[in-house]
Amino acid sequence: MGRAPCCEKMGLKRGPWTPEEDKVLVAHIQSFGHGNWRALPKQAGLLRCGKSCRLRWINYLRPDIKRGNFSDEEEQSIIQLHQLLGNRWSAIAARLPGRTDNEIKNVWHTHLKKRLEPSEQEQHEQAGAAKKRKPASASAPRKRDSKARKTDVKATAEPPVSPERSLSSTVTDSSTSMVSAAAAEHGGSSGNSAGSSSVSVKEEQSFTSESEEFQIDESFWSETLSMPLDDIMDVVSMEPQPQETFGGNSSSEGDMDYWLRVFMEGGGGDQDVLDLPQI
DNA sequence: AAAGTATGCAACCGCGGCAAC
DNA sequence: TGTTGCCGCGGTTGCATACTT
Repeated sequence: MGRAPCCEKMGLKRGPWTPEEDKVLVAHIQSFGHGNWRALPKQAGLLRCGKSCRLRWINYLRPDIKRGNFSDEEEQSIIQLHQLLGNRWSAIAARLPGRTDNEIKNVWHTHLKKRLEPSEQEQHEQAGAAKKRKPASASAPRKRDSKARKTDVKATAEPPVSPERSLSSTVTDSSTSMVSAAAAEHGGSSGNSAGSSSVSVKEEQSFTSESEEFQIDESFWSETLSMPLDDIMDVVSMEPQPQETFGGNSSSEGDMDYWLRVFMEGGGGDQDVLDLPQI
């Protein structure tokens, strides 16, 4: 509801961007910023929809984009972050300066995913997954033509529930309470302060019963962005031990301890999730 | 050398979230 | 309180190139 049409396609150009278009877009954004993506193409004189402009800028034209191959460190970070965050490419990208979610997504699907052991994927598959965004169509392609594409070949090699999706959900089920606590500890300084505050409220409300303890609010992930990478890595690599991981010095230390305890006692140390493969 | 296949990347599509009205 | 409009995200697709037969 209330969603604007993807873009009024009438008269708008699609497909690859030309250098001229790039130039125009960059010049316009450098001059006027991109306060309103929808209005930007018109203002800049581009026959593109706002979405396309935004995508082009974010994924390609932004001055702080780091091009080129991913370093081993970056790849390992992606793998670890993916273990923790699942297919939250934007969240992962936020931890890798100069890298875009689209790029990371591509790298994952073309390189990193293949490194996972098949057995590992099976574990993740068995973990079962409830898709968050579109539960009813979690594993079903939204659209797909009948012709056998190469991606179809890839897809058939994968379980009906993709490993990362399962993994994502598993992580969500078992470890998010811990991460959430950590994220909350960091004050939710993701820049989306309104979202952060609402998250904490939501979480307090949603955890009113034992059965709901692990129903982490979707918006939690936005807070994860505010979490230093080191902390995330701590969480990822954490063995069931020291609670000082959260280094409590805030007023919510008690809550931290509580959620950590809940996590630990609830089998949250589920090694399926937190024991990362040695890369 | 040509045809077929696989791979990688850029871009598109459609949805959910959220603020403004 | 419901509706509208925009932004951002994740999944998917299209296409160029590399590789294999």
